[in-house]
Formats: sequence, C-alpha cells, structure tokens
Amino acid sequence: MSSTDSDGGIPLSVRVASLPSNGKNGGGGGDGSSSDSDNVPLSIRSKRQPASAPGGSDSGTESDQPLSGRVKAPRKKAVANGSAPTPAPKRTKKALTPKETKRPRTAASATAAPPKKPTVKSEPKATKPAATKAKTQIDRKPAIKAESSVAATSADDSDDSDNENDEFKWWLNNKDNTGPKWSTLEHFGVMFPPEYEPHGLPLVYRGQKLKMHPLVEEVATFFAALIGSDNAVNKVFQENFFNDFKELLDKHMEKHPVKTFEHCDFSIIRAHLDDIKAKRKTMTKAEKEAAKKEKLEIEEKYGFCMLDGRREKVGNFRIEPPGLFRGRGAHPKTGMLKTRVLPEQVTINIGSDATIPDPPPGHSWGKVVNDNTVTWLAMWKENINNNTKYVFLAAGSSLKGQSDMRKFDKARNLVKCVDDIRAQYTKDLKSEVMAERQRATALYLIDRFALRAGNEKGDDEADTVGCCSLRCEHVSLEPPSIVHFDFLGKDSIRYERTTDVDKQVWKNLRLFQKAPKAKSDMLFDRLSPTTLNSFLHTLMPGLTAKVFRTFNASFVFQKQLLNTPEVGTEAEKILAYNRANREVAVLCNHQRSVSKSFEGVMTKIEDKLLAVRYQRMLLKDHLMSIAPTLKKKRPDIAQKEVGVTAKWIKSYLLATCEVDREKARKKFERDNEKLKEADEPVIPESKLEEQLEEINAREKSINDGTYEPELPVAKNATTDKILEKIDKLTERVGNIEVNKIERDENKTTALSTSKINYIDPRISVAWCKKNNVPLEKIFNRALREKFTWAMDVDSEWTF
DNA sequence: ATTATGACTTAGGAGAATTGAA
DNA sequence: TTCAATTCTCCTAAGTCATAAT
Repeated sequence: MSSTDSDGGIPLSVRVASLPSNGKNGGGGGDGSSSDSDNVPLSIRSKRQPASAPGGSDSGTESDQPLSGRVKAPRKKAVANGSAPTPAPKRTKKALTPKETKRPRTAASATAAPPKKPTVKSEPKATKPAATKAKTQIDRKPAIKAESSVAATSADDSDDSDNENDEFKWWLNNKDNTGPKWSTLEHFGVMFPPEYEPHGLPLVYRGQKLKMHPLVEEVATFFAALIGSDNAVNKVFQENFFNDFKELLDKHMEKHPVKTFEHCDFSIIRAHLDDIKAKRKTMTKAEKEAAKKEKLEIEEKYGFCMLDGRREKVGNFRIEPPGLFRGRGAHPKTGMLKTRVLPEQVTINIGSDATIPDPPPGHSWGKVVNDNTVTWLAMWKENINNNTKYVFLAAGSSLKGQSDMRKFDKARNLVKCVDDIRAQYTKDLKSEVMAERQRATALYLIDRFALRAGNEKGDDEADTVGCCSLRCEHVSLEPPSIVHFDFLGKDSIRYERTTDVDKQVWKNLRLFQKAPKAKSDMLFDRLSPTTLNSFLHTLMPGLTAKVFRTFNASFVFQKQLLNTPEVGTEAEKILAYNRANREVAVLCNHQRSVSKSFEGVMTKIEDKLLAVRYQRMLLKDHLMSIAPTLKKKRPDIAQKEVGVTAKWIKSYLLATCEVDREKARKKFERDNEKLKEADEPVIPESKLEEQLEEINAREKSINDGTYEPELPVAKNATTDKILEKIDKLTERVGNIEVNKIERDENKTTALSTSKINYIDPRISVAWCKKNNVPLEKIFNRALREKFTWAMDVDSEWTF
C-alpha cells in the first residue's frame, strides 16, 4: 500500500491530516513508486513454485542449488570469530511456570469422574448439582458468574441465565489484556486416534510378497495412502520415508529382504485402502446416521470446556495421528515418520480445582499443570522438528476473539500514525548509518508490499524467506527504479513481482547488493526482525512488522469497497465486495492451486450464457415480427445478441439433439427397469425408436436450415408476457456474466485467508449494513461465529 | 548478545458436506 | 434423485514475536 493511497480521496475521518509520504515527493523520487500501487494489476500474480528454488530470473545460476549447499550470509557481519556455527545444543528445559504439577492422579484413582463442580473457590453461586457426575458433557450452566462480565451483561439476573441470555459479550467491557488468561478451567482432555488395526496385507518386494510386523505394516500403509499424490513421487519424500521404514523393518523383522525403495510395491495395500473407501461410500443411511451421531457425541464431550464458568468451544482436541510428515515445498524432512503420540507425552493444563481428565486406560498423562497465564489446554512435542503442538480454544471462543479484536485495534491505531512513520523511514532511507538505512528500506518493502518480517530459518527447514531474510539473488534491479522480486515465501509460495519503487529505495537496494556480496548473501545484513521490531516499538506501542500487513490489508479493503455501486443488484454489490477482497489477497500474495476442473467449468458457463442469450434472441425476433413498433419503447429488443452466431446456434442445436437422445434412452431404460420390478409388461423398443426418429428428424432439419425453433413462451402469449420473459432472461444473463467474470479473476487467488486473518470484520459488517446486504452472503457460519465481537458496529464505522 | 524455546497467528490442501443443475 | 461442482471444516505446517537461557 503506498502513500498515495492514503490521500486518494479516502473519506476516512481517521486519517491524519498531513501526508508525509507526499512529503517524500518533495524530496524527489518518492512519487512514481507510490502511485502505481493502488491498482496493482491482477496480472502480476505470481505462480506457485514447484519444489525447487525460484530461479533468480536473471542469471539463473542458483535455481538448482541444493538447499544444504546454500551459503548462509553472515548475519551481523559475521560477528567476530565465526563462533558457534549455529547448531547449539538442544536443551530440555522444562519446569512449567506457575503453580505446581497437580496431583498426578493415577487412572485408578481418577476413574469415572467427570468434572464435578465444586469448581470455584469463593463464588457463592457455584451451584453445581451432584447430578453432573453421570454427564458426559460439560454442563451448559456456568458454574460461576463471569465476574468480568459486569455492566454489559448486567441483565445477568441469575434466574434464567441459561441460554441465549448468558451470551458473554466480552467486547463490551474493555478489559486490558494483561494478567491471567482465565481463573477457572475445566475440560476433558484430548482425544487420541484409534489404535492401528493390522490388515495383514503384504508389501511386494521384487515380486515377493512380504507380510509385515504390524508396526511396519502401519508405516507401509501410510505410504500406500499417498500413492498418486505429489508426495509419493518426490525423491526427498521417498528417501526420508524409506529411511524410517527400513529402520522399522530392521528393528521388527529379522532377515527381511528389503533393500531399496524402488523395489517396494505397495499396490496391494493401496487396493485395500481404495476398497475401504469405496465401501464407505456405499454406507446405508442408517450407518451414516450412526457415524454422525458418534461424531457428535465425541464433539459434545471433548469439543467444549468451561472457561471462567462459561462453556466454550475447544479447537483441535484430537491428538494428531501418526503419519508421514508432509513438509511443504522443498522441506528436507518431508516424508519422515511422524510417530504416534502417547498420553505420557502429553501435558494437560487445567484449573487447579478441576477434575483431571482420565488418560486412556493403562496410561497416564505426562504432566498436569495449572498455568493460567496461557490459553492452551494440552500440549505435546512432535518428533520431526521437536515443535510444540497445542490444543487451543476454537476461533469463536472469547479468548481468541479478544486477541483478534486487539490485533485489529492495534492495526487501526497504526492508521493514525502511519503517516509519521512513513515520513520517518523515508527520511532514514538516506541515513549515514548503514543499519538505519537498511531498516528504513526494509520497512518500505514491508509497508508497500506487505512482506512478512522474515525470521532466520534453519538448514533443516525449507528455504523460504521474508523481508529481513531476503538474499541478493531474490531482488533484481533495472534502471531507473524498477525492482523485480522473486523468492519463496511462507509455505514455499512464490512471490514474484515487478514494480516501480522509490528512487532512493532502488539506490539503496543496489548499494546493499554491491560486491563483495554474493548472490546468496543476505540483502539486509545489518538487520534482523528483532532489531526492526524493537525500533517499531519506539514508534508506536506494540507495533511490529506484521501489524503493517493487517493494517494495509484492512485499509486497502476499505478503500476498495468505495467502488461498491450505490444502485445495483445484490449480486453486483457482492461482486464489488469480492473484488475488494481479492485486491487484498493479491497484496498479501495469498494463492491457491487452480482446480483441475477450472477450464471445463469456464467453457460450460460460456455455453450456458450463450444458450440464455439465444433464448432471448428468439423472443426478441418474435416480438419484432408481431409488434415491430415496440422497438421504439424498448430499443433493447432490436439489439443483436453478442456471440450468438449462426454457427454457434447450429452446433448448439445439434448438441441438444445428442443430449435429448441420451435422455430418451436413459428414461426408457429406467422406466423399463421399474416396470420389470413391478412385473409389468415393458415398453417395447419401438417406442424408443420412435422418439429417436423424431430427434433425428429435428437434427436433419437443423442441418437443412429448415428447423423452426420453439419459443420459450406459450404460442399465444401477449407482448407483455413476452417482454416479461425477456426481462427475466436479461437478469439471468447479467447474473451469469457476473459469475463468469468473478470466477476468472478468482482462479489462482485465495480470498479466505485475508478474510479470516487480515480484514477487520467490522469493515464488512458496516458495509453490509450500509448496502443492505445480508451478512450471510459475506460471512459463512464459522466467520460469523468468529467475529461476533464485530457485529455491533453501525454502517458508518470506519477502520 | 545470541540462541533456544514457548505461545500464538497465519496458511494452503484434503476431504466432507452442501448445493445446484440435470 | 443423481451427479458434479462448490463451499466449508478440519488438519496441521509454517510463520511471527516475546522471553528465557546461556
């Protein structure tokens, strides 16, 4: 988002008067760059990059460079003696923070005790009935009054706080975010995936069937399930998989013959998996019902917790099942075996007064803590990268909602000071101090192009970068001020873009690339996200690099929404909304893979559109012949239909013949089948022949040019009726066209990510109110739930 | 000062569920 | 009703950033 955007007639009351960014114009050089950014043509979209490096476009040298071989640029000018060449000893600090590990409580002693409710310490209202004992779900009724829900919910007049009423409108109190995250917390722990059930099917090795130990078989089955996916043909994936697979073979099976991946044939197992899948498809209604019910029961139990006495939804209560690690892009560890998580590895976080959930029979929890400074309910370490996995509350929960709102408020705060900040970094672009100049340049990129901060990554991860970790090879310059970016960002999504930048920025980039730096050296060698962020803190409390992304996304969105037609159908308004959304998605480089059905679908839409136009044409022609004077009043009926050529009409009509024949045959078969079942005489073949003959005649007349099309209205319809029908068709044409345009523009752009994470929902709510568009057209259920806190704003609210 | 860890947000893809066209 | 296409949900990887450990 550029500076010019900010003055571009934005009605935002919030904007601060002066535009330092323009001030930069004065300094010369700033201008050109800023202007282009407001309407980034969609064509700049970058493409997803296949598994290898991006290819530095210009000299192309590096694109096939092995990850590991990459020379990491010396951060901080190689700070004295190349001390500790990275890999520092892993350590195992533990000792979870506050309180103490609660009574470890063996499975035996805990037995069947769902959260009993003597929950709260001091609260008198803790009326939990003993009845809870037998329940399998967390009680709906809050055990305690949320003490914080003060005024807002003040209608909390106890008696009937049961349902709707007790909805906790936390966003109406302005609570600060410091201090503990909760005071009481009860939950049922986590759900473990089912044990592996061996199928006993063999691996085929060099043509020989090999029955495997269950633990080996399980892993073989993981691979079999991926046959047909990109993973299965990825060399790194295969190698990593095979290493772990082989290790298990060696461990569990004496003298097995397996030596190389290439000779392994998993197809028998795969066939079995396909079989299971097919079987599942043919489940009866009753079976489906039963499965659904079971799922619901589980969700009812593990899916909720009691947080400060309120029932809240839990997000991912399932422990991740074992499988093959599917690292994205060129991840060095992709394909490795992600091992099964045992209860002994899981830490439970729960209120000190709550009943500790039972671990699965015969097991115990690794640890139980009562840490109310964090929001997670459970935690474990995953074996691939030694990362911590958490069980958090769902997106719609109050905890998540609160931090979400805080995030957007912070971004909104930036609206007020962004002009000053831009002025500051524009000035710093010319700083004598290298570190400052780099910082300013990086900040410019973050602000203009919504780049991520770009933390350093290890050699055991995919080589992706963000702003601070850009290497010289990722940026190529072209005088006088064109920059070409090409690098892999988060999730190995390629960022590719050619654009004009501020002249000083361009000069700086050239300076930062100067010899003796190599292509693989860091562009910003005097900068790290830490230093950048601590500088940002001095400009605005809580400001970090990522706030710019949120700010710019929401700001651009709000600005783009101004293109909503004031008069227009709902569809047109929604199109404008989605376009604004798309603009943001493009800015943030949110991509998705083109669905395989895309081309076909587009053709179909095109055909549908022409078919409707053809219908409309027939009616118009008819009207012109029976009431030629009408065209004075309705000039549109004299207008030609675009695209409906004689050639198209013919092929269309012929195609209908084919379709109709097919239909007739199908119907014939179906009818006869029914009759057969009912033991009644079937319709003779001749009947079908008759119908087909009719169609053939039609086909012939089409070919002759003697065919007289049927009108899509009754023969004796009045002109008014016909006009009415024409108007209906016109509306359909409009809708199809809108749909077509939108779809094409949407091909590779993912709108959801920005909608979920970057665009302040209050902008959308206000827009809906202003334009009379039902919110459901914009936000699905999950979004409405996630953004409850945003629903109250009025139509004039601005970001 | 630097690195490691911890906690939390952001991300795209797979598969399930729903919707729409025939 | 049936099938295909679209949308939604779930899943979990991959980021950011603050803070603890060294």
